[in-house]
Amino acid sequence: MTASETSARGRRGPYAKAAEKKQAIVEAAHSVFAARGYRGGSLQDVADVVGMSQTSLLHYFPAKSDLLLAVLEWRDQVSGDGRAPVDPGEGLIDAVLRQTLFNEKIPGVIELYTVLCAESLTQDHPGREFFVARFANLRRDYAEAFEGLAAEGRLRAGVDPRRAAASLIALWDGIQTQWLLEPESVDMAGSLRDYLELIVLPE
Amino acid sequence: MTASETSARGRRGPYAKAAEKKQAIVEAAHSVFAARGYRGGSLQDVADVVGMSQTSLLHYFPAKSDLLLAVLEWRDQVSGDGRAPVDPGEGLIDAVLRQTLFNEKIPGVIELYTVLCAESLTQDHPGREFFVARFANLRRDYAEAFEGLAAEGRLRAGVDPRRAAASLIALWDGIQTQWLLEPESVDMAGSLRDYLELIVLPE
DNA sequence: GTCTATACGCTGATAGAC
DNA sequence: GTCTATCAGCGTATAGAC
Repeated sequence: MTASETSARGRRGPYAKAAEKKQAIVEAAHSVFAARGYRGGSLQDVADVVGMSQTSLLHYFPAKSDLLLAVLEWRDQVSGDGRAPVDPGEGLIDAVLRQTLFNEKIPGVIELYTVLCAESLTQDHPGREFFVARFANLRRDYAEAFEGLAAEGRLRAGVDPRRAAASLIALWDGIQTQWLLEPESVDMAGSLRDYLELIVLPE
Repeated sequence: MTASETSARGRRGPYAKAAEKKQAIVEAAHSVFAARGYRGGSLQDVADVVGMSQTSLLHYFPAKSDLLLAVLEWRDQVSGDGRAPVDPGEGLIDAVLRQTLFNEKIPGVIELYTVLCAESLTQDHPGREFFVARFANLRRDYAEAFEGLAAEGRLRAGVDPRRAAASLIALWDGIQTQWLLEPESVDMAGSLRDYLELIVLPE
């Protein structure tokens, strides 16, 4: 549900039903793309989950790539892209660990990002720009968080905030991949906590 | 070129030409799968690169999945799976950084692993077992390396060798993904060096 | 808005001539 | 070993009735 569809008139407007239908399609596509990837999941698969014909689906999203972008944007809007939204008064470490423990309960969401992110590296993939922008935003946000800690004297000497931001995101993504392949062999929260406690000094 | 094809008679045997052809196919498939993924790259694409018909290609590899496994195994045999083979007398950090700098010169190889690894998370992907085993082996090898350092008193107090092994691999994979999307914004060697120098104490 | 029908290309794979 | 011919199936997308 995008802002333009629910603005002004509110959720009771004449387009409410269309918006609901679009939302159902996006959620179905989310599960299909997570399980099979963008190239591996077909519009028919999505239509089957929603319970409508493949051509009706194209009435809402003229092309498959439009559906992919809708899925990616919806995911970011709903859950802050699965990364830690730092609550007021909460430390960075606590926020990251809280998000990690939450993520372990929704493997489908992690799988969607992991699969589509790597797939977006391939030729002519419609999600590439999205992931480039996503990483740039994440690096900027965490770099700012580390700079804030540095200002309080809580960043270990010699740690570069920007490189640490890229490293934290990389570690997070990489450990999720290993976890998806073999959950019992990987301690996601443990790896992230170890890293953060190495570079962030206690209050 | 597998051991069974070149054993006993050596590379001059009656199967030498077939082996060369298979090798050419594998290399072509490597570039196609790296650029388009396993599902996105077709046998026709591979055949075009080799310069033969798609059906002739199937004479050497009866199914597309066989070709994928051949690509993955060849890559591991040739380059030690792109990870640091520690030379005698060389430290772990030096080995990792040397491999990283080398990898920057062969982005196609990095792309192959990154794309296929995440794609292998999807349903019915023939590469899944390979990547599960690969990660298990890598975690074991690096855990042993860290245990060796710990025995020398060169592992920072409180660092768990097994978790550090998973973290190092995760950081490595994750930073490669960011680097493939936006090379100029990421310092792969810097991130890895920072991490290793945090947990490994100088000699 | 939803459907059926369909266009049209590409897919991996098989059969069989040479 | 390499090819042509061909298969059955699936892919996205379009046209148009209702």
